[in-house]
Amino acid sequence: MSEEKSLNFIEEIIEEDLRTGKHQSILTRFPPEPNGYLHIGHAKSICLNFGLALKYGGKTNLRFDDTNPVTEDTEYVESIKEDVKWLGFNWANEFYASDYFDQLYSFAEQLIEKGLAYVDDSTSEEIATQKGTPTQSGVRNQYANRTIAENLQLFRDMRAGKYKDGEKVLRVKIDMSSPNMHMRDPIIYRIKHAHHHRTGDKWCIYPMYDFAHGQSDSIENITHSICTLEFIPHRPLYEWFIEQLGIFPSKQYEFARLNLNYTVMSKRKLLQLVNEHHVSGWDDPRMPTISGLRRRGYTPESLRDFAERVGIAKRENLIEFSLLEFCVREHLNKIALRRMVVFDPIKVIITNYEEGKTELLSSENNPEDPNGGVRSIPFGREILIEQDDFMENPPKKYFRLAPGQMVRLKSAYIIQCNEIIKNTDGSIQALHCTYIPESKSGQDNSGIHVKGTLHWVHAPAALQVEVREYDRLFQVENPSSEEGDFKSYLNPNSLKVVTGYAEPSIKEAASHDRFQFLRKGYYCLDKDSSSDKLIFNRTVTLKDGWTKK
RNA sequence: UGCCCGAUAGUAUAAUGGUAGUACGACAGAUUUUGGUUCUGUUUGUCUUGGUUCGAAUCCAGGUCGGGCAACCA
Repeated sequence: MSEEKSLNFIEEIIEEDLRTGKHQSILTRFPPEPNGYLHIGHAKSICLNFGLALKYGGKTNLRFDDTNPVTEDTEYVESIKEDVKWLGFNWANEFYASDYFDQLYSFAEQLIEKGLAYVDDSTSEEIATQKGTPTQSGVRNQYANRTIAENLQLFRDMRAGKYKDGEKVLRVKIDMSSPNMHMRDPIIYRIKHAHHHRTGDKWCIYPMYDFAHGQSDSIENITHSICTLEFIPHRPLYEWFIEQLGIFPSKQYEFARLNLNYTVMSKRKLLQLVNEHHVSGWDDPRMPTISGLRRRGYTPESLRDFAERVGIAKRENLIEFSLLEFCVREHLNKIALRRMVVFDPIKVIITNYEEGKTELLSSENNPEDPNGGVRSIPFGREILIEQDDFMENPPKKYFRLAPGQMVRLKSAYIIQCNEIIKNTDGSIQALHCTYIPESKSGQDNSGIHVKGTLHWVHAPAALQVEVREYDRLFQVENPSSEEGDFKSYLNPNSLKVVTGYAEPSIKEAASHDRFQFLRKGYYCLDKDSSSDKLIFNRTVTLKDGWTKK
């Protein structure tokens, strides 16, 4: 029967909560800050949050955590929505933390009235100093002694715009000697005379993350609020606010964020790569952003599969890029249209093939897909093959073309190499071959068996296309853990632009198509293409069991 | 030298006191009109020292190592 798939620790918690009746159904949320594009680490979180809801019959909200107007922008809101949709998920509600600003403000007044919050006039430096260090407790300053009435008035004045940025903050009174730095009277409101992408100029004070996130979860009745490990020390604060305010007890659970080798996974670093033009933009196909991977040719299915395979746990991890490549190859192998493209051509003249004659041969679009149909390919006397596929002095077990050796041309004939025509400088100008007429693909009665099959294109019909070949963005496994500037570890050869000579059917390529260029890799049309110049991105190479040897 | 989190093959992730398993990678072979795919096989692991127990990856204690925490960021 079906072998039980083991649960991750969050699924265990949810099943327990459902079993005990703590919750009738679950509600999760994906809470990005709209200050950058989503990356594959977010994809893991999206798949987790939406996947859990799907699995247990619950729902997921998309909530923009937009409490810092100076870094946030609607451009990011739009890209985030597009990415989540593209990944294949539908949110129950589109919310914004800024939807709750009135409510959060009133929560703050409630805390003041309970004597749990006070307005502090100190500078940020003073506050930092007074906070102490992890090994030394902090001290509370004189502002903590203000009366409730005074605090209320001051806070209202802050809201009314009577003070400049940084002049005052609202803090909550907890414990200046807590071993948890986040509990040492954290700031919950600060003054920022800044235009907000949604609330405009309505506010000049904005809540801090800790005062917005948990309450937003609570307002929405989020049952399981899932975030990454670095928020563990925030959890006591998260619970403290909910407790003091007496609101719905959402619970926070933390898992380890995704790290991928040979790249970086922080919005700050990715933004730097974009701003300093090390890449062409957030959707540069070398970027680990969802938009970059999309442009590169990754499919939503492959990303979801990847998220599933990396698993959910609490230990730090650095996932191998090869796993992502495995996932995309596995999907693309099933759906990609096979086409033949020669990258580094050498001319082959089939001396016993009638001059001027062309015939149309048929080839399957995808041998993995019986319903994939066929296409026709012109064949004639002059064809192009890959230089790699010929060797004048081949080593043992070289199955390709060599003097006297025979190979199959995919979906065409078996040919034999008879003569090498060289230029005066010794380079090869062309290969003279003969074909075996009885060996035509599909009706071969030549009785000849060859080990090698080559891709090729009919020289007069070949269509030149631009192909962008990508390699890892960084030269080291974990750029963030290296000495110095992470950008000094960028791979200078992460993009190589080459010309391909493609079979004519490539003209019909559409942007949603996925191709396998036979024996090369998987490719997709880039958005920079025009009708007279097709540009392809290499998503990933085919696994190569030969050149490695 | 405060507090918190963590440690299982190269990389991830299971085993919830009872045979350490799976995937990716690597290696080898079979099949193949893609040196792809598919199939088969091989390889490699419980951080350490004690303790509890008939029995410990699992529970307890000490240690080691890794990560996090002192933004008016999220």
